[in-house]
Amino acid sequence: MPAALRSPPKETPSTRDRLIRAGVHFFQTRGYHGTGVAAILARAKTPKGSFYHHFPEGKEQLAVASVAWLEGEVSKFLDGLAAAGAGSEQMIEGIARYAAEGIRSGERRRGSLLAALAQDAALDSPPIAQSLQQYAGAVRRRLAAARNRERPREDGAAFADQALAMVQGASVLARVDGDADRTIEIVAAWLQGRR
Amino acid sequence: MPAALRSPPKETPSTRDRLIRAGVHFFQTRGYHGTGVAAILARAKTPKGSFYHHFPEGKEQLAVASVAWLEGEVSKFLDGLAAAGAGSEQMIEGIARYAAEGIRSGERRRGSLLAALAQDAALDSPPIAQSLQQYAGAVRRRLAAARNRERPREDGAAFADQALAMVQGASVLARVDGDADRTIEIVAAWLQGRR
DNA sequence: GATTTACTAGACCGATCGGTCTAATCTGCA
DNA sequence: TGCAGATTAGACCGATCGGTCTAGTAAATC
Repeated sequence: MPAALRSPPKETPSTRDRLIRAGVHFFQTRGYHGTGVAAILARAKTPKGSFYHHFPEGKEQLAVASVAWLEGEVSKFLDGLAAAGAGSEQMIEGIARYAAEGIRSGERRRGSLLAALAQDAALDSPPIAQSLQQYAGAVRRRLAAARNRERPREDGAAFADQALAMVQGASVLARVDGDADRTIEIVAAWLQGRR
Repeated sequence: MPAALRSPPKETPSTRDRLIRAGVHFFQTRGYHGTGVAAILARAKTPKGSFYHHFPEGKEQLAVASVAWLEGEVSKFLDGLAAAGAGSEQMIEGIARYAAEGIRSGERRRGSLLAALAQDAALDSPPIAQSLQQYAGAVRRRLAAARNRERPREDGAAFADQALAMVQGASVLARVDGDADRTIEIVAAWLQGRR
């Protein structure tokens, strides 16, 4: 009997988690095809056997898990903000900061996982495409809900679309310019212009 | 004496051009690392020897040339619009349509070349990074100039940044949703909201 | 303490990667 | 026509790709 069924959702914390974090890092930084399994293993300090034990379907499965993991993180983050009474604009600023994070941490510059995988993996891999849709949907829903709460007469969904697009686009431009702070600047200017 | 120097900028039209167009297509569609040289050759109907004759530095050089080529196309397009008296908003709509083009042409869905290469090549390749900066700069300059002409009291550069970010982000979301028209919709809604 | 199952470990594999190289062919000029 | 350089053609190369497989270790259950 497989352990996953026998014991409750204990979900081994260590190895699998390290692999996912390494996956998120590299997929954000160099895209799907630009990331080799070897690099992931090196960063996660894990031999190949463990990787294919936890992700029998290989790299594609890790990508899906990485998106799902990030979706969970961002969702928790947004829900926390909402619970603290933050408005839709603060949520967007939060996301922009989240997207720009890490530039001063000594890590190499990362980009948006959504943008990266949408560009170079979604077309070939239905599972990845679906996980991206779900991720985008989760963020959009939360933004739209917050917006509708504030301004019931406006179209919260359209606002969420624009906001998400703005963050993605700003993060692309930030990468082009090699300056992660531009993500925040551009998004802030956009919010400013709406008032 | 090399032909490129002997004859005036004759610039062999056929093979080199086919390679660049194939490069643009694939880099837009599957990113840099997702695109194999073999696929480019097949699409351009060109053997390897010709490819490495025209691009001795290989795939990276082709990517740079592809960005430069697209920069030229988009610049001509925008200059044409400007000459015809189009305003900054029409220019953006034009770019959005340009970015969304091709979905009904039977071709597989493309994304933004800028976003794709920024995500999965710019970090490893300074030449590509530089060509992307130049491309983004060329578009930004034209948008900002047009905007400044219309509304001298506003910050045309900030407008251009937002516009470019919006188009890039909208094209990413369009890819996630598998619906190229969303690019146009989101950008249009953004313009609408500014009025 | 024995057995069973989860997990780690890494040698190994064929396929494909980007790139090189030599030879053939085409093309324009004398 | 003959020659020189531009271009085409594709066999070939080592490196790396993602993935498989067998063996060994750790840990939970009886």
